[in-house]
Amino acid sequence: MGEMADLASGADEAGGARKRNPEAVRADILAVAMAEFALNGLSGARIDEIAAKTRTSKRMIYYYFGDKDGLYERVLEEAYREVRAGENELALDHLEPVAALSRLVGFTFDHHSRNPDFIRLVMIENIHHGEYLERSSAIRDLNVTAIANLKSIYERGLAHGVFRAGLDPLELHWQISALSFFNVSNRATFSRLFGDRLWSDDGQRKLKADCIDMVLRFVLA
Amino acid sequence: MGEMADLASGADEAGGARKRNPEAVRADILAVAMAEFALNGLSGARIDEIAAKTRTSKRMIYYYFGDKDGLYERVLEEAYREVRAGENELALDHLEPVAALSRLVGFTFDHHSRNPDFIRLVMIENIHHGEYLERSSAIRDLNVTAIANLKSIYERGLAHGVFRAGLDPLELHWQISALSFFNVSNRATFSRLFGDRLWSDDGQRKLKADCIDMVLRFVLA
Amino acid sequence: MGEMADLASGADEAGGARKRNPEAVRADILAVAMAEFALNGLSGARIDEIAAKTRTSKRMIYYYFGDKDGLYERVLEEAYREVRAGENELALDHLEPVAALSRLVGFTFDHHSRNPDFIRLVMIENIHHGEYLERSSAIRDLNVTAIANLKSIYERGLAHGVFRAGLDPLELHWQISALSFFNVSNRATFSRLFGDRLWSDDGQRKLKADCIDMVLRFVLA
Amino acid sequence: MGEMADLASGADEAGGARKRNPEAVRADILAVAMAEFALNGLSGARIDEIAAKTRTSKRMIYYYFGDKDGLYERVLEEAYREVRAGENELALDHLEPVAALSRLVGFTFDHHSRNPDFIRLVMIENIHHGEYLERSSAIRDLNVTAIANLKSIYERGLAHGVFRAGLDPLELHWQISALSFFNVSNRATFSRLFGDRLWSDDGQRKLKADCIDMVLRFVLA
DNA sequence: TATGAATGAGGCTTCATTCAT
DNA sequence: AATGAATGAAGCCTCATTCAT
Repeated sequence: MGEMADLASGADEAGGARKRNPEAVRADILAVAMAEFALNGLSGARIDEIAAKTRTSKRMIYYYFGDKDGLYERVLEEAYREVRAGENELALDHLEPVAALSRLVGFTFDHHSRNPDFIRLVMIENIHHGEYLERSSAIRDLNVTAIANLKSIYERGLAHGVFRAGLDPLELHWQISALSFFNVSNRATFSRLFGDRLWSDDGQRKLKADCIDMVLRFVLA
Repeated sequence: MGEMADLASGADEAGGARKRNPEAVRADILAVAMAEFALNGLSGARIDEIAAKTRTSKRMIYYYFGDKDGLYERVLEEAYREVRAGENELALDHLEPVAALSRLVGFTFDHHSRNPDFIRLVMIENIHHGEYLERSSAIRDLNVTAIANLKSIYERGLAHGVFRAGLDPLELHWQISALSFFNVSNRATFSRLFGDRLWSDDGQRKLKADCIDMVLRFVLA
Repeated sequence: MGEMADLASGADEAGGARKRNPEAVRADILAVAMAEFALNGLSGARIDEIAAKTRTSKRMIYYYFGDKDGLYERVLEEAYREVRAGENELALDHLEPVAALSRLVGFTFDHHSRNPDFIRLVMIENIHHGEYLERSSAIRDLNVTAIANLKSIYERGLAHGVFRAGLDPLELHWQISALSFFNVSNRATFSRLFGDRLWSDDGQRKLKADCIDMVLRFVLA
Repeated sequence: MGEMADLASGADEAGGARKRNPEAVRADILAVAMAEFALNGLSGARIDEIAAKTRTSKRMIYYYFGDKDGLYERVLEEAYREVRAGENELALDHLEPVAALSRLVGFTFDHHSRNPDFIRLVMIENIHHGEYLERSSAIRDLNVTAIANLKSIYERGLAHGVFRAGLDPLELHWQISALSFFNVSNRATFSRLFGDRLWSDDGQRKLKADCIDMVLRFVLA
């Protein structure tokens, strides 16, 4: 979020005289492409459409990103980078384990909710069997810390005697992710089938509170 | 699953001399199209490819389904029909509430796991903002019973004093779905980022058991 | 007009029990096809559409008319037959020449105006360089009398000394036709370019009166 | 006629090495498409056929004109532009009213006769109920002057006392157009039904002279 | 006489990509 | 570093017509 937005606004500062600013051009293309891919999927997105919404031309997309797949790969990378950067703002070390876990779950729920385009890109990537993610070593490096935070909390909770033993931080991450992800990814079908009551302001507050509750009941000693 | 597979095999029985069997032709097209849409998405799937894998011609696809969107809509409908039919085989009424809920969660987890194409179609449909599902009144009718089962279990559990009060069957369905769905939908990205340990036989057994555990701890009085 | 309408209503009388009535089926198809060809042109009309608006099936069209071109040819024939039959109702022999000519022009103007589908079919036929008309010997036979009437009037007028000599009845027919035909055939473009004032009730009355006037001024001694 | 032909011949000058000349490419496509649409109608014309007769490829048709309808619309526009441009070469202001009107009628008769493709396009457009003409504001602007010329002649004739009062220039335009248009539009059917005597050189000379005569007799005081 | 199912050929259009400047 | 013009391959869909019963 941070990085790219900054670059884009950097381009804005350049204004009409914006020329010879490769990084701004790249960032502009990436931002537009991210929105288009998130909205329409990989095969659904159109290079022409992306180019039209850009401040530059279609040729530049090929100049900077090679081809459509290359652009998608960089978009995916950038999306993970932005979202993981957002997570790093969370400072949990000074909280006691129960509070830290509660806050982590609540934050994850909200963070996913605030980044629907990222969620959609991950859905799209799963539709494609994760093959583009596989190619990008950059993305894997970004995610190792996600588990580390959770592991640290869990171990502190164990040491304090407040969490029960034998749990797997990776599985905990899976569970928290499942609940937070599904809330965004499946909203369209779920609400069309069963009504959108769960996505009212009250509904989401309740859902988040119960996610935290669910994880805590599962973890507490 | 049952209905269409039967029709398709009915076509098989006719063998090479199969002609003038509209239902078999429709079912054949639907089965092939379901696999192709699940694999490649709506815009990614190719009518030519679907036709080639069919016992009939491309022209017949248009004869029976109008256009690509119409075919996709019927595929989605059929996918829901098959999956919901499978769920109806579950007989939970004779079980006491805790056992019934355990079994429902475990079954849901397994059922999603056994039907990855259905999961992928739902993901694809969410990418399309649920617009095709919206058009199909048939699908909505299929899903009303899903909540009813869960509600019945919960109310019996309340009456028995084993479940705590104040919970929402719809939200319970959401939670069970979230865990079971994510297990299939996000396997590609999750396992590529954090390893595929959770999808070993042991991993899945543990995951399922913990899903049941998680829901029970959340519901029990 | 008469013939076919009669047959069609004959079919109506048969009602639900209508079966084994070849002439009614043919007439039904012809009537529907005439409307469709007049509306959409030869290549624009759709066999499927015609069949759908018919009381019978697509197969019958091929059974009775061979192919699309054959159907069109018979439609054209039928259209001429109906229109020429309408003209024969005019009895001009008992009128003195000036009155007869006035009445003939006025009738032609009105008759074209009442039969826009016929006009459109003739336009379509001209687009096709008259090749289908060329094939139909039936149509040519229908039109020989048209000139004969006019010739008779002109000769009586000459004998009475009220018409000037040296005029050509064929050319007179051409002039009367041009004014009456254009009034229907080019209404769409003319009124879009210059307004539709001439096609108001008053406008048409004035136009018709002036057509009569124009022809008379040209013919009178 | 002038404008487009010039551009097309401009392309010819470039010869085989002709590349990167957008206007020539557009003009080439337009000229070919005009002939094809005039010959076969809107639904009868084939994009493949048009492309084949062009110096460029089918893809370029879509690049410049969007789709078949868009191409047809621009062809119609160009046809009106060329024909109206031809009319503007007529200088009638220095002639006395009777001579001016005679010359206008004669010119219109000849001009229509020289531009059969334009006539056919107008016929086709009328078959389509003028809907494409309706969309093109450019065409309407071209036609406003057509009436103005005639009105000016009529008013001068009135002032000179040579024309009778109470006539409508718009209706005069309608009458002149009807006779001149029908001569081209209905030649195929008329000559097949009644012989082609009127379209011999002598026949056309007579017809034109009588059209002028007819209009004059109608207008003269 | 009548019908629903089936079809091959060909139509229009879109797409990612590259070329020439 | 940048652009408008150009393109081949492939996509979706429609049409008149015929088949099997």
